[in-house]
Amino acid sequence: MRAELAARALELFTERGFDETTVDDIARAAGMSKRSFFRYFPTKEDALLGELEATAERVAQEISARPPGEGAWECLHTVLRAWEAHINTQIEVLRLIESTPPLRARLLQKRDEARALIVESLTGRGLSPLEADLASVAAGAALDTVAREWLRTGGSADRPTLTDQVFAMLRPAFLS
Amino acid sequence: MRAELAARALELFTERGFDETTVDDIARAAGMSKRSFFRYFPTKEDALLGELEATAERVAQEISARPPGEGAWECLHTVLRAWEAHINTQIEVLRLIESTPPLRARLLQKRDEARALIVESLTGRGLSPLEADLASVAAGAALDTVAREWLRTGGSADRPTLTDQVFAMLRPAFLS
DNA sequence: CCTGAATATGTCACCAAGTGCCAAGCTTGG
DNA sequence: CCAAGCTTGGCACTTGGTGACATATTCAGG
Repeated sequence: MRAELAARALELFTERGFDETTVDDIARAAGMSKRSFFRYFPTKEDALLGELEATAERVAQEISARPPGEGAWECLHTVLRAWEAHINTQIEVLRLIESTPPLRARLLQKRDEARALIVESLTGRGLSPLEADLASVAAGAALDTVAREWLRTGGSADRPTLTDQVFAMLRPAFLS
Repeated sequence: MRAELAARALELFTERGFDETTVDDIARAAGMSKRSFFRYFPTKEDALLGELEATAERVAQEISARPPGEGAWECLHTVLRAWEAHINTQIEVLRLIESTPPLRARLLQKRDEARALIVESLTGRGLSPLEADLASVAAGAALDTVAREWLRTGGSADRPTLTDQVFAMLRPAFLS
């Protein structure tokens, strides 16, 4: 059901635009009522961005589960490299988000909530609040840069390689 | 008028909460109608965050006006250090934003628009799109970290010093 | 096969944010 | 004094989002 709604939403958003699509349109296209839509997604934007918090939790868990001796930046790099493809999905969706302010805003908000989770995991690994904050925000910045650079290349760049490059370029000097 | 509305909005938000305050309340408190409120601010959130795009433009201009030989990171550091106090204002406002998701979301969105402006200034200084993107996103991350750390200390830390520390810690390795 | 509880859905009424439209007021310069 | 122009208020409207209640569907146990 969620998947059905998400699929219809993507269709309608791409062909008609986000603002020109009403929640009722999406719901009806999926064969249900507006009220039921809001039982699957808390906001209209989440029809596209709904899986993010779930992956955020898994990312935070994986970070906590890593060997304690590992450096924080390597840890973030490794875990996020594995999830990058799952966060920055199809180019169509990325383009839509990039060109639609409300979607972009909601994405940033969810990224920020994810960041808060990751901060917890990092402080659990012994970092100070400032360090954890700094590391998490840098990692988020890295992913964002990867997504935009990938968009700039029209989707032709190799994302894992790009991720490695960006993480290397952005590595904070103070992290082990 | 804008200032009057902003002041009333801050009062009402702090004493009653953001969600519990209606735009009509703010407008009436400032002696005008809801319709006129929206002639001064495009959204309810902007009653608190309205000055940001103006300072973003000035920041971008100052970056463009800096000596061309200067390193990009020093440039960002210098300009943003000067504006930091103007971006992260009173602790009351910061706390309110931090504890109110819609305000936080709108702030992130505006920060992102500001980032886009700064990217233009940086590419004008000879950086590649990827580099400019990376530098701007790192600088935004730095300011964000400063604000949160300052909040953590309850407003007692020295912000310029903190800004210097964070910019030093986050300096991307690849920038001159 | 029946029944009763849990869960999913629809309908309706409602609130608040935001916008377009038009009429009325106020301010200017001539 | 008057006319052009900007500011404001009021009104109607759309849409996102929520609460309440009724109905349908599912599914377990007797």
